[in-house]
Amino acid sequence: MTVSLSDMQALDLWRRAVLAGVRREAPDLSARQMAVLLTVYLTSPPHTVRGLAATLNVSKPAITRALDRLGQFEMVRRKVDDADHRNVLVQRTIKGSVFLREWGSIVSEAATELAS
Amino acid sequence: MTVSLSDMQALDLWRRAVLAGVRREAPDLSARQMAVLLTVYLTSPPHTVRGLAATLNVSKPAITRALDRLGQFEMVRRKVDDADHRNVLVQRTIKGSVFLREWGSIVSEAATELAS
DNA sequence: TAAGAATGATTCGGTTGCGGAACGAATTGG
DNA sequence: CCAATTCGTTCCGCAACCGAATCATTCTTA
Repeated sequence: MTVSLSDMQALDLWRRAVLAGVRREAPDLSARQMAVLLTVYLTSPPHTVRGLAATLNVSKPAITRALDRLGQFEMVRRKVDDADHRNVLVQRTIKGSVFLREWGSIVSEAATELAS
Repeated sequence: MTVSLSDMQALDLWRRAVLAGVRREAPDLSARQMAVLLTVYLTSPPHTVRGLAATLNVSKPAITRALDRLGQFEMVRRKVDDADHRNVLVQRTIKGSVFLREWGSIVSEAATELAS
């Protein structure tokens, strides 16, 4: 089944979800941090700093900083690659899964609230 | 017609849209700023600082700052209320409309790309 | 094994955002 | 009139973030 959304519905969906996010007392992530987190959890590993930088079209320091922040929240973990010690592999954590699960449910609830 | 989205689909939708937003060369707004912008454009006027603060569950200075920023981008305009000169009415602009129209189309395209 | 390339972390100066307190302007009520 | 209230803004100290340049470590290759 394909999901079809008019531009207006899409905007309203976005509004409801962002509003829910702003209101709630949760770690407040920047768009970049959110993009990193979602990419790590929703696309197939391995994820390296360099790879994420390329995917997001952003500098490596930006990724490093985002990982620092996400690491503080224990939403991701860094692991040096055994095969190539220069690489840092970004791994998922329980807290990260929980956070995204909640976020997914917020967004999908916002979708059901949409007027047609 | 009701829009139904599984949590997983919702997350993936969010990922695609956030990714598109991070990649593109556009003013990058914080979640709060985006929430203000969307509220002003998608809910019925009038919009005051106090009202927005209440809606977003955020302090008034926070709204003032968001309006300053959105004003720099000319996505929103301030107008003192003729009836009560203490009030500031937040008004829409062409640039704001264009920006949100584009964003709506990004999100709705992300929705159509969703695997079922 | 020595030189060079690749990778991620760190530092630097500057910008932006935050919460909270205090403020000035406008309105209302006694 | 004048005090009290309402509304938005400004100020303050602080934390996070930015891009650019540089650094340390590790791998590759000649």
